[in-house]
Amino acid sequence: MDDISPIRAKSGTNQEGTSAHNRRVMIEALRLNGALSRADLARATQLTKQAVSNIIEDLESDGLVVALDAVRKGRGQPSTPYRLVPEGAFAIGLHIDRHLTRAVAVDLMGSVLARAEANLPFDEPSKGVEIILKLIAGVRRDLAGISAQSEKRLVGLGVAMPGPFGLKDSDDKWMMPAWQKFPLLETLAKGTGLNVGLQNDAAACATAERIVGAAHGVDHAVCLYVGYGIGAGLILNGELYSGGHGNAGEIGMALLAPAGPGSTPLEHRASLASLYQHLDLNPADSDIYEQMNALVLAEDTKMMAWIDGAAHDLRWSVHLIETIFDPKTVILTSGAPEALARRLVEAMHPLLPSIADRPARNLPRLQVGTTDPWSIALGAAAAPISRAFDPLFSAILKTRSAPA
Amino acid sequence: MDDISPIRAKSGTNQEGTSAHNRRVMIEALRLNGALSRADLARATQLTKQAVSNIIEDLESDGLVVALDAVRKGRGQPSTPYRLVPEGAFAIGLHIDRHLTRAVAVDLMGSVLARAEANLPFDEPSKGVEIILKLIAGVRRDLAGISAQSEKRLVGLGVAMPGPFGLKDSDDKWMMPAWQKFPLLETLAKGTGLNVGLQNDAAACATAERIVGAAHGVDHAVCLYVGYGIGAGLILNGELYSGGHGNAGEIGMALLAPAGPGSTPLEHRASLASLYQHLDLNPADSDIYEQMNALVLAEDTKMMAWIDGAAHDLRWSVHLIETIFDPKTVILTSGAPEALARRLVEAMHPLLPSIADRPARNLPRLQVGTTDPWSIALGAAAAPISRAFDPLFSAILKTRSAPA
DNA sequence: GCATTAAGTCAACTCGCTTGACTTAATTAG
DNA sequence: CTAATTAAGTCAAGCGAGTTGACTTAATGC
Repeated sequence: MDDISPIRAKSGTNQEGTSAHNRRVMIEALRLNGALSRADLARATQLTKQAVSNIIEDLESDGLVVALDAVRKGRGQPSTPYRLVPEGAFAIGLHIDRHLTRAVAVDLMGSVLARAEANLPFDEPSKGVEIILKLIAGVRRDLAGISAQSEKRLVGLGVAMPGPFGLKDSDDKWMMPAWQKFPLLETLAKGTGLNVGLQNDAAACATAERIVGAAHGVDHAVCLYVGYGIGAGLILNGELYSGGHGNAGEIGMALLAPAGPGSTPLEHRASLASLYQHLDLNPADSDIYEQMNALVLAEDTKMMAWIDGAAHDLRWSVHLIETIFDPKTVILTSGAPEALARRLVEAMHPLLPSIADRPARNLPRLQVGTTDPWSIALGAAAAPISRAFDPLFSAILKTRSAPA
Repeated sequence: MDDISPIRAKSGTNQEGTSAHNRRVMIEALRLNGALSRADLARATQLTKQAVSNIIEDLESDGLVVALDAVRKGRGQPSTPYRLVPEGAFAIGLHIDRHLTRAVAVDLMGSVLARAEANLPFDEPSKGVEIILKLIAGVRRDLAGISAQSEKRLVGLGVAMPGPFGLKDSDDKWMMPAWQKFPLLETLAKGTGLNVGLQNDAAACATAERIVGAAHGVDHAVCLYVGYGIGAGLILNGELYSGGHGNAGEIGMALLAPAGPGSTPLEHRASLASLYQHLDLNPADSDIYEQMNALVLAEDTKMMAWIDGAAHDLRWSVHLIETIFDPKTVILTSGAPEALARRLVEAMHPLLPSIADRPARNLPRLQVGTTDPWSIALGAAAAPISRAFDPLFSAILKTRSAPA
C-alpha cells in the first residue's frame, strides 16, 4: 500500500469486488471438491441458488467450467454437477537455478502441458535472459500446439529463483549476486508481454504442494525445501506469506546457535550444496541426480553420514517451525532424488516434542512432498493462476490502475 | 471453515459485505491518519466522494465519527475533517496470569477508562472465575459511570492468558493445567452476556502494540513478550496470526539446541520465571515489580548475569524470527519494569546478522515496546474492537448464523 | 398414483456504489 | 473588486449484483 499520497488506508470495494470474489470462491470450491452442482455451491458459499446460477452461467460462457451429466441422488430433481475446465487458463512457470533453468506451461488445474530446460551461465544474466526468453518462447509454442486458446488465456509468467532478494549488495556466492542485480522482471515482462511475478524457490515449492500436492486444501502448512540452498514456503490462512520485504521463509541463513563454533547457517549443513561439498560432487554434472540416487541406494557411508547430520539439524528446524507457526503439517520437499528425501525424513524421526504433539491430528507432523525437480517451475506457474483465480482479500479491493 | 457439510469452500459475499468492509476501511483510515475529510477518504480508499459521504453520514449517526471545524487549505471549498469518537465503542479486556488477574475497559481508541486487579488462586479455576466475574462487573460499573452509552456500545470481552491451548493433557506447571481444562470461555460468556474471545498473552501484547504502540500501522511486525513465560505475537499482513490451532508464536517451548546439554526450552532461560528462579524471588510477592526494578537500578550482579544470559538467547531468537518472518520490526515487550527491558535490549546488541540487515530501513530492527503491566489486558480488550471495526477478510464474508 | 423432496428458474425487488451535473466557498489573477 | 479557477461536497438518476418468493421440473417413496 505504498502510495504517493501520505494517507494510509486500505481500498474500499464495490459490486465488482463482490462479484470477483464470488467467482473466485466458486472456482476454489470446484478445485477443492471436484464437481459440484449449483445447489451444492449455494450451500457451501452461503449464496442464494440464484446468485450461484448466474455466476456459474458466466463462468460457463467464459469457458472456465462445464456441466457434467445430471446425477440422481435420492428424491428431487437430479443435480447437474459442474467442474473446472483445465483449458480455462494457462500460465508459464520459470525456475531459475544456479546452473540450470526450467520452464513449464500449466493449465488451470496445475497439469504440466509443456516443459523445457537449459543450462544457464552462472554469472552472466544478460546472456542468461536470452536463453530464458528462448525457452519460454518454445514452451509457449508447444502450448499453442495443444490449445488454440492458449495465448488468449495465458494469465501470466511466474518466476522462482533462490532468494533472499533486495539485501545489501553482497557477493555471497550462495546468492547468485549477478542475478540479484539484474533487472530480471522488467526484462522478462518486456520480452514476453506477460505479467511477471517473482517468488523464491521455497515459496514456489509450497505453491506447488498447495495446488497439486500434500498441502492441497490445507490452510496452514509449511513447506521445507531442500534444494541447492534451503528455504521454507509458508502457507498461512490459505495464502502464501512472503513477509515485509518478500523474504519470509529464507531460513537458509538461520544460525544454528547463537554464538560459538556451532554458529553456522543452516544452509551450510542441510542443503544440497553442503551435500555436494561433503561428497565432493560437482553440481554442474548433468547426471548429478543419478549420482546422488546411486549413493543413497548403495547406502554410501559418506552419504549416510551427511543424511544423519542434516537430519539432526532439520529435525530441529521442524521443531522450531512447529513451535512458531503451529501449522497443520510440515512438508519436506527437495530437488534431490526421492530416495534421498525419504531417507532424510526417516532419519529425522523420532521428531522432537513440540506443540504439534496434539491428541487429535489428522495430518502427519512431517511428510514427504514431491521431489520432482520440475515442481519449482510448476509452483512458479501456479502463482499467477492463484493470483487470478483464488479468493484473496486483495482481489476484492478496488485498484487505482494496475495491481503491483 | 470446519463445517457439518463435507464441502469445503469459502463464503461468498454480497452488498452487505461490501458495505461492512467500506465502513471498516473508513474507520481504519481515521484511526491511522487522525482526522480526514470526506474527499481525503475518497482518494485514499478509491471510493467515490458520494459513497464516502453516505458512509460517513451513517457512521456519524451511529456515533462513531464526528465532524471537526472546517479547515481552509488553499483554493476550493474548505474541507470538513472527521475523526473517530472514542466513546463510539467499548470493550472489556481480561488478563489472566498465574497469580493475578487484571481487567480493563477501553474505548474505540484504545484508551483505558477503568481498571481493576485481583489475586487469583492458581489451581482453582471455579473459584477464580467468581473473582473474575466480580472484577469484570466492577469495571463495567465504572465504565457505565463514565459513559451512559457504554453498555449499549460494549462490543465484547477479550481474554488473554498464557498458552499454548488444547494440547495433550499435561501437568506442566508452566501451563496452568487446571485452567486449561476449565470451560472458561463458556462460563465467562454466560456470566457476562458478552461475546468472548481468547488469545495468548503474547498475541494480546502484539495487539496492544498495534493499536496504541510501536506497531501502530505496521503490517509486518513481531512482538516478543517476556512475561512469566515468553511468547511472540505475530502481526502478518496487518492481522494477528494465530496458526492452525491458535498456538502460533508459543516460542517458550522452543528448544535452544537440537540435542545435548543445551537443549533447553527458551522459556527456562529467558522468561521472568527463570529470573525469579535465578534470583530466588517469589513471583507472588506484591512488590515483586519494585524488587526487580531496584535490582536493575543497583546493577545487582546476579541480575546482570541473568540479563546477559537471557540476552544471549533472545538475540538469537530475534535472529531466527527475522530470518523466518522478514518483519519490518521486532518489538520487545515485557511484564518486567521498563529499566529491565531496556537493559535487556541493550544487552542484546549488537544483533546477529540477518536478512533484516537491509540498506534502507525506516524502523529499527529491534525496539522496546510498552512495559506497562496492564498492556496485556489492553491488548485483550483491543481484540474485540479490532474484530468489530478493522477491515478483515472474514468481515466481508457471509455468515451462516454466528461467527465462530 | 399422489405426496414429498430437491434442483433449478423467473421476475420483481433492494441495497449500495457510480455517474455526471450542480452548488458552495475558498484562492488567485488581472 | 471582480472573474476565473480550484476543490469539497450534494443531488438525483442509474446500474449491477445478490435476494426474495413463487414456480417449474423431475426424481423417490409410500
